Amino acid sequence: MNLSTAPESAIPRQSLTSAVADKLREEIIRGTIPEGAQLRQDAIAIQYQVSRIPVREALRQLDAEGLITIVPNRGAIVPALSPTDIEELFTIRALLEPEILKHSIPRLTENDLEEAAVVLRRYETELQHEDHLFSWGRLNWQFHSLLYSRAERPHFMNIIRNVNNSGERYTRLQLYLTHGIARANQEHHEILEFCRQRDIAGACKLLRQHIQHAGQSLKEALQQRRASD
Amino acid sequence: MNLSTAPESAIPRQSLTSAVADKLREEIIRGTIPEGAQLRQDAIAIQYQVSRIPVREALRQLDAEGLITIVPNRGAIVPALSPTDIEELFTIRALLEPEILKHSIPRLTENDLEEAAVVLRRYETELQHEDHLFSWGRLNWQFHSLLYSRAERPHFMNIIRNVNNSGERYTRLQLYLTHGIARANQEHHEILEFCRQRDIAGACKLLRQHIQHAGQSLKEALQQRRASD
DNA sequence: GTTCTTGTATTTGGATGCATTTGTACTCGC
DNA sequence: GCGAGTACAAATGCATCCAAATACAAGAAC
Repeated sequence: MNLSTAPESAIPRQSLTSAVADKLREEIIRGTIPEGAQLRQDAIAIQYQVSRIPVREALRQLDAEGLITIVPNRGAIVPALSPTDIEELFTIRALLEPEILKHSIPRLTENDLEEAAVVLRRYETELQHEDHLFSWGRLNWQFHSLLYSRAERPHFMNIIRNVNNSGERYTRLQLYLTHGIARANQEHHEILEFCRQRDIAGACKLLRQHIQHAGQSLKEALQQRRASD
Repeated sequence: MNLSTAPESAIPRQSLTSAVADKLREEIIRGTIPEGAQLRQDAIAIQYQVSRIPVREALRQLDAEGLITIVPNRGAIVPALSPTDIEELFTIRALLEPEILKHSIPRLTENDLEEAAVVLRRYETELQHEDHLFSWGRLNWQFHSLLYSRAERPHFMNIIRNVNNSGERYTRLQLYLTHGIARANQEHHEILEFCRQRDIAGACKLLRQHIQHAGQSLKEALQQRRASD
C-alpha cells in the first residue's frame, strides 16, 4: 500500500512545548492574560493538562521573544509597557517594515493582493460586532504579513512578528482610545492600492507614516491615561 | 557573623539554564561549535555536568534568539547562513543601529568616549596576536554597544545584540577574507570622532555606511567562496 | 545487486519527585 | 502597638526515570 500523500494531509503534530507557547502567546496578545499578571507554572500546567516541563520551556521561549519577563526564582510576568517602550516598538516597526515591503511588492501576485483586499473587507464587517477589538488585531497582522510575505526575508519577518506581538495589546488600545479605526482602515486601503500599482516608494513611505502615526497617537494616549491616574 | 559586604562581592548566582545558554552562545559565536554541528543534549549535559533539563531550556532560548535551529524530535543545529541571510542581518543592523546611536550620542559622557577609545586601542594591540580573530569579535561588539549604551532603548538593544550574535562568526570571516581590518578600524575611529563632536547626523550616516559596506563585502566574499566549491 | 522491511540503538520529549529559594504570617521581645 | 526573627507555605529549579520518535543496520524479498 502506498501511503505517500500530499504534504498538506499530514497530521500536524507539534511538541507540547510549542503548543503551550502558542496558547500562551495568543492569550497574552488577546489580553486574556492581562498585563502585570504572574504566569504560575503549576497553574498553567494544570490548565493545559501537561507537566511543568513544557510550560517552563515555553516560558523561556516567550521570554526570548520579548513577550514576557522571567525573574530568576520568582517566575514570569507580563510586563506593562511604558510610553517609551511603545515608542521603541513602533520605531522599530517603522524602520523594518517598509524595507521588507520594498522587497515583497515586486513579487506580490494578483492573488496575494486579492487576499489582502478580502482581509480588509472582513476587517470592516468585523467592526460591526461586539468583540471587534479582539479580531481586529489578528486581521491587522494578517494584512501586514500578507503584504510582506513574498519578500522571503525570514530574519526580518521573525523580528517584525515578535515586535508586533509585543505591542498588539496596545495597538488595540490605540484604536479604541483615539478612535483611529477609520484612519487606519483608510491608510490600509491606500497602501494596498500603491502595492497594486507597484509603486514601491509610495507604498513604503505611506506604510512608514502609517506606523509612525499609530505609534505617536498611542504614546500620547498612554501618557494622558497615565497622567489622569 | 556579619556577612553583609559590598554588592560586587556578592556571589553571582544564576540559574543553570542561563549559565548553559551563555556558555553555548559563546561557543557558537566563537566558532568552537562549528556551523552545521548538531547540539546533542546528552553530550552538552555531560560536558557541563548538569542534567538535560537546563540544556533543553537553554536550547529553546537560543532558538528564539535566532542563534540555532531546533527541528522537532531531531535536535538542534547551528545553521549555515546563506549570502541572502547575511544581507538580511546586515540590513537590519544598518537600519536599527544608526537610530539607537542617534539617541545615545547626546547622553554619552566623556568617560564613555574614553572607554570606547580604550577598546579601539586594545583592538589594535590584539591584532598583533595569533588569536586576534577571536578577541576581535568581542571588542567590536564592546565598541558598538558602548556607543549605544546611553540611548536606554532596551528593545532596540536586544534585537541588535541578537542580530550581531547571529552574524558575528561571519563578521570575522569578512575581516579575514577581505582584509577589511584596517578599514573597519579606520571607520571606528572616525565614528568615535563624530560622537565626540556630537555630530549626530555625521556619526549615524558613517555608521550606516560602515555596516552596509561590511555586509556587502562579506556577501560577495561568501558568494565567491561558494562558487569556488 | 537493489529495494523494502524489520528490529535495535540512539536521541529527543515529557512526567514525577525532591531540593532550594522566596513570600508570608505568626510569635516573641520590647 | 511595633519591629525583628522564625517557622510554615508556596513556587521555582533541577535531576531521575519513562515514553515516543527517529536513525541506522542487518536481513529478506524481488
